[in-house]
Amino acid sequence: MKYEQLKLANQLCFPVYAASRLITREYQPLLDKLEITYPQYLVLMVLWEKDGLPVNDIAKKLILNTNTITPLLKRMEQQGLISRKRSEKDERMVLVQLTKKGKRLQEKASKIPEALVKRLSDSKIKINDLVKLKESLNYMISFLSK
Amino acid sequence: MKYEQLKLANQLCFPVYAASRLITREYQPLLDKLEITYPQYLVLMVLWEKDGLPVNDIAKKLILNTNTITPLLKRMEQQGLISRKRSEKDERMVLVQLTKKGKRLQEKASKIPEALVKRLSDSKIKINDLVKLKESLNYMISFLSK
DNA sequence: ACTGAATTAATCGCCTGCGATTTAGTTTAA
DNA sequence: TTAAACTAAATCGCAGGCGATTAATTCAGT
Repeated sequence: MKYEQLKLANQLCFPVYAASRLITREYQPLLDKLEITYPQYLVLMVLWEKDGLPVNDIAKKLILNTNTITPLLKRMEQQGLISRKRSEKDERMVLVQLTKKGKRLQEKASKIPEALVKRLSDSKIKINDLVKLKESLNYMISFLSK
Repeated sequence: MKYEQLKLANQLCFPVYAASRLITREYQPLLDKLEITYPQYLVLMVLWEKDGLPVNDIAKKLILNTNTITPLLKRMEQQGLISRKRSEKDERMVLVQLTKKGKRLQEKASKIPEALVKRLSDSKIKINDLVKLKESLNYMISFLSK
């Protein structure tokens, strides 16, 4: 194994870790207006796409464990964004539904990605590089999440 | 979908967030043997490179706030990995030093990047793509961390 | 029909991660 | 020289994130 490749692991893993936190920081002021956090925003995005999903489906889409997602959903329920109820067909499952408030947030949220893209494009990273970045990460994710 | 842009921005942001967590999960079993966590490993890496740094320098290198790093360092002190003492030149600063135990871990840790790279190369992502990924992320980080 | 395996959420305990604030020490400028 | 501005670290409170375990329900094979 070449030394260069060894360095690469650290040079790659830390940037992913740092970039993740920095991106969340960029989202925060925008999400503050909706009084939600980034993980909560992700849950809403999943539900805006397809409402009424069981906890497990949401967890899988976000690659989170139930011990993260359960309290997260409880907080969202507390804020009146979603409702949770046991499935009648299979009582093991808890189905998550958007409330009116949760649905209404979608319109406000629709302006967030635009602001984010504008901010990132100020960085002069080429769109093409962002697309490649995305592809590489998704490839890595599909491998690591098995 | 009515709000198509809600999907688009997250095609990039979510993968970074997910990849970060998946990478940490990959590290975990390796770090467990050293009885440290990923953020603790990062602190050690900084100190192995240059020992005796003030808290702030470590925080800046890792792009973390003092309210994250202070308790993290306290836990590491508790485990006997580092020592903390006030600088005599400037009593505002706390200098962080590796203990013998902290220094000794470096050798064991040296095998970690190798294992990670091996794992990542199993994913058949080309080394060249990883290099590009790294470069894009670093560019983004340098922009966002200003 | 019955039992053991599998599935789904929830719970517990711990470690980040961060906004907001506080405390202590140092610098600066009137 | 001394009060205000600045800097470094710590503190507080809350929201993730996850390993390990538990409780409830369903499934599958006999």
